[in-house]
Amino acid sequence: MSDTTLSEEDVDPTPRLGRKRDHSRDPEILAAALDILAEKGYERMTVDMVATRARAGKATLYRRWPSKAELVIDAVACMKSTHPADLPDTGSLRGDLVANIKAPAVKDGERKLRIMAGMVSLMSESPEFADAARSVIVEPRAAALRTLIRRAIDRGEVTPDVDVHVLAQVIPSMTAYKSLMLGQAVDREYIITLVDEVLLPALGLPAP
Amino acid sequence: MSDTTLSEEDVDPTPRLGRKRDHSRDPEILAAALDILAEKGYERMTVDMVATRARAGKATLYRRWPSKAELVIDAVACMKSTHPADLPDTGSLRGDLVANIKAPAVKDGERKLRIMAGMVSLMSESPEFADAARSVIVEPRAAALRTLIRRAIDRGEVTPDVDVHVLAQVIPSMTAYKSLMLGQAVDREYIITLVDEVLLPALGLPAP
DNA sequence: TCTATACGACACTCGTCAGTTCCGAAACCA
DNA sequence: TGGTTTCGGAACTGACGAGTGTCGTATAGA
Repeated sequence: MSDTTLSEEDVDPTPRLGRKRDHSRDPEILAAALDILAEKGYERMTVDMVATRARAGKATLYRRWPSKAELVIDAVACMKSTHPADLPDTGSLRGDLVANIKAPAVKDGERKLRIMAGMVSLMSESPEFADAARSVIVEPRAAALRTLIRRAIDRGEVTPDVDVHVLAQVIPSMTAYKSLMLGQAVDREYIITLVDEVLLPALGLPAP
Repeated sequence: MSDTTLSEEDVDPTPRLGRKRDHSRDPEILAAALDILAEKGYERMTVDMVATRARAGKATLYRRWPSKAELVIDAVACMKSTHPADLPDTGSLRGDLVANIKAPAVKDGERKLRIMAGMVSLMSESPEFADAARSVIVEPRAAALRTLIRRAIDRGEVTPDVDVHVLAQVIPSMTAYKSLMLGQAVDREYIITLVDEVLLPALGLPAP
């Protein structure tokens, strides 16, 4: 799904004529779309805004994506998902959780939350938007936290009785709540509070 | 703020002439606005939809509220807030938390979440929408949970060391996350899971 | 009864935005 | 070099929605 923009080329039998499409512009356009989506929301974002921010013509966008909806879905689907394999391994769960909070990751997380916010009302009506957002923004983060907790269980640090699936949602849901519902910034310090006051105690570990 | 619709009458010095405005229609119109807001979101909701659903003319709406934005803000502000004083008191925190999950309250909570969802992208740009939504939907629920936890502390059931403010957000944020981000229904059973697997353990109480 | 207003219903204006088309310039290929 | 396509830019079309005005009817006070 992430190579939608290339698929027609692969299938196309005719070795096209004339000037070639400059696919190096795709990422800039998609990034511009995500920027505007994050700051305005889907409905208040206009295709003209995206074209202007990407320093492209609107016709260029419509030559590549058939509609605003497809452009946004592609932009979300092509987002680099959060660090697939570079999970920390410090030997303790708290160490892993804290090491997982890097300054750029927090800023990046806040941006992804804003992008989600811009799509929330659409997601309940359109499964395509919902799937794109969930598989790229929501799921990777939850998967990372599940892995860290499972490692702690394997290590014997945490009892296997805990509900990994639910507890892995504590940090993502509470940061989303603070940012979207309360309108407050989520910083490193707040996430550490969540780790020490909520997640670790809920796992039966003592707060430091 | 909730009596915005009446204020001009109070101040108006002239004892108006002609047919009187039928204020008994206000609640129906505001309820229709909330319904459409919940199912479509602010941007996709049209004033015509609200008028039609309320079986009213569009002019009637504009005679009462100067704009779509003010209509929605008033609709949200006039929502009945969740049970102000009828908090349960069963003697144990778990008993209180479980007793607090009544079937209508869960359904009502889901609707309020949908209403929030319809305004999330606006809230970051317009403090008026944000304040209305937070003071009526978000804050009362958090306040109720803070009260239940503080009672448990006073009772000696829970240590006073806990971060009441943060822990009172566990249930609201995780139900909002499940509903809005994951697109899954929130039922009584799930809330009990949150109580037993997250909140009570985080407060240092044993899961039953 | 007379006048003024509210009512629902509908037509209307006006701005905005998705999507299309055209332009001159540039780039690719035969 | 000439035909074909892309580019950014801008004008254009068509639909839709916020807000207004009008019409016939209903209801209030004078």
